[in-house]
Amino acid sequence: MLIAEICANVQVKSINQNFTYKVPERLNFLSAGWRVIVPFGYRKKIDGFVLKISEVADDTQFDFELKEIFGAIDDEAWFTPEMINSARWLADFYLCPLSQSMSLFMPGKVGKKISQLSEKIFKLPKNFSADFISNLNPRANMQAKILKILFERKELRAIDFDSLKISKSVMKNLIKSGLVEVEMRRVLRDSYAEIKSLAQPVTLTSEQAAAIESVEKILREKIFQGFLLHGVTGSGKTQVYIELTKNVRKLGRRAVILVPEIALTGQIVKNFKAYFSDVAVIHSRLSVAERSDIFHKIRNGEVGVVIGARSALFTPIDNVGLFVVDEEQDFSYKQDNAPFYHAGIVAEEFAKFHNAAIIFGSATPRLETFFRAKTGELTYLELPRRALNQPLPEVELVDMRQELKTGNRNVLSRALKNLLTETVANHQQAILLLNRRGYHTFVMCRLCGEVINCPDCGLAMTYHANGYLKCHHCEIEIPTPEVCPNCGSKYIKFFGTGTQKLEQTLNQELPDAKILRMDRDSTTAKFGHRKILNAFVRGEYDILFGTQMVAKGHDIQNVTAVGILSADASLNFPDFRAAENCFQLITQAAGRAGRAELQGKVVVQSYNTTADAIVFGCKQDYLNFCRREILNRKKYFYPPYCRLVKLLFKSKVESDAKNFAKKIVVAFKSEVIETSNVRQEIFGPIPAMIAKLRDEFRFVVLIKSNDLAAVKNFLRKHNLNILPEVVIDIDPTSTN
DNA sequence: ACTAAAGAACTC
DNA sequence: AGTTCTTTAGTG
Repeated sequence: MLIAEICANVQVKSINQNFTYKVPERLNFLSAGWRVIVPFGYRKKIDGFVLKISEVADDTQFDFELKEIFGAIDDEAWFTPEMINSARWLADFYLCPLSQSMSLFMPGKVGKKISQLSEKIFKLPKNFSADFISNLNPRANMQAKILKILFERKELRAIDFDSLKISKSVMKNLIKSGLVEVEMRRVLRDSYAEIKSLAQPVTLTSEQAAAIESVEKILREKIFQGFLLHGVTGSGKTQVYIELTKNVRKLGRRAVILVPEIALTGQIVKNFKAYFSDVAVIHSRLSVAERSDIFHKIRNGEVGVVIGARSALFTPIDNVGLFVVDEEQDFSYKQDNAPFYHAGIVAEEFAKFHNAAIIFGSATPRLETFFRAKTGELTYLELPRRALNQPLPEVELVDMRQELKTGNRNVLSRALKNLLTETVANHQQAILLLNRRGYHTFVMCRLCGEVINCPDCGLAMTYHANGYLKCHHCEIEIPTPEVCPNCGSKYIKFFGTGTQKLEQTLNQELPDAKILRMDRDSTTAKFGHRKILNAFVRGEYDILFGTQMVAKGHDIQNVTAVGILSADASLNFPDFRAAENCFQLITQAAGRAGRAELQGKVVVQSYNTTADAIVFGCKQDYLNFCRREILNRKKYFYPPYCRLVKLLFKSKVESDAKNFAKKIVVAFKSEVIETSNVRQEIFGPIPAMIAKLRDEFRFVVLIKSNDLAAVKNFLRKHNLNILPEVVIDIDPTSTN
């Protein structure tokens, strides 16, 4: 008899095991990768994934009674063996249930047959002539109507029926009498079909050529190797990806190109479509149907290049020779819900499976990535010049304390206002970035720039609704001061201005400029981003402003001015990555200015004018920033000198969560730290940044370690991976 | 001694 | 998750 090992697709952490079912005779075609419906528990039907089919003599070897698989969901195996292996690795690495990692490879909801691959097309037969209609029974009005429509339109689809008031049963009769023919046609929905562009002839710089050659060598050998492509904005990284993709296609292999988020797919898709006809685009906002169509194309080998956000990793693609992680510093590569995977890490592992090359591209790589390149773990490739040899934009740092002292209380400094006025007058465009990170959560003196920091640990204190300031590391609580403890000024306030208020100010100060806002509210629609950007690119607006998302990789030729408001807001975020995030923000935003032949100008407004992140950010001096910041990381034992594992303990009863967390900390100290000679530390429990959510208290424990395997063993031993009240985040992006 | 409620265990 | 089995608390 045949039995199947099945991963039960119930999204419950505590079920961390596979189940065995009998395969009935009628389903003997099943193999690993099929999705099936199985009985589970007390008369429940769930869907499951077949992991393995095997033959056994009888079921006496089992000490439980085997149930039978009810049926198959799709018409073919959904998961390829490679997908199953990848999911297994991911579940093991991120300590999540297999069902959760396998679900990453699924386009939609459980239990439903995924794709409607083809649809009925209704047509007139070849020998049809118009007088057939007059030969109809005179009472057959509806039939006549349909035939007339068909005569005009040549063909009809079932989705047109409603709008044309066509009844299904009338159509059925027409088919029965042979007056209408049905043809099955595959429907492939492709939102990006309309994007077409022509390849422009390019001359590669010597650095580009050298980088390409270095990777090509690995591509030919078909071995795994990671690269860091470190190129300033505008240095032509995309062209390097394209040349390498050409190469890998010539070798008969495929390429997977990851971009941080959908806002960025448009540009790169356009670039790639100019060179490749078999590009598929994947991101999380595709409909289930669109995505499953793309999966089918990929499975059939019709796709040579997959471009997309995180989720583009989880397709049935095989024989991949090249992975690209573009803008690798972008933190949207980290999924912010379980299983908290980082697309860069996953891509690198998949590259190992495929014996492929992987390229991490960035103008300002993550410190960790840069460190790996410097230690030789990744091959370092540099593009130090802009491809068209434009100079980098000129950056002016405005000290907002001085602005206030000299009588300007506006959120716009005089320098920025002048820049904007000038830009609009010259019919050029500007981008304004409102830094919202850490918004309203810390308190600062507008006169002297003093930030209220924790007296114990020095991290910025966080404002709470009860009027108190709290340190999230030490649990110290103080009342919010009325005047600045440093200079006594009363200009002490929660920091920042909202997008709406900024919009008002801009309208007041620059009444002639056409202003466009881009933030979460205005971009929720499927192509909201693109619509907004397109309007801006077409020149319908003078100034585009918004939060982080305006800073990311849009290549808009006419933008010559960039303003960053409150550049130091992210600096005061209580996190070890605060400086890096601040630096990234300034350099990324500045990189938006002056990409074509026009010289760019940037104004950075900040209350803090001496921090490394601000100073080096304004100079666009990545190397020196890294040199300084890496010392901090070493001193305080943070990545890249250790790996982080963040544990979140939740409970409706505050003391339960806290006490359990304390118990785990004690156990970790005695079971792991004291038995190892590798440096490892554990901190907490401390109240989480969001200390209470939906009636649950939340506490964070942070582990710093250079022995991730030992940490994971410990977590498994204490069942932290299957307890619903514990959330494990490997390599978290923040520590709270 | 019995019942109700809370907690733990199990799902092939 | 949803159900059942097990333990504990509550009652006169």
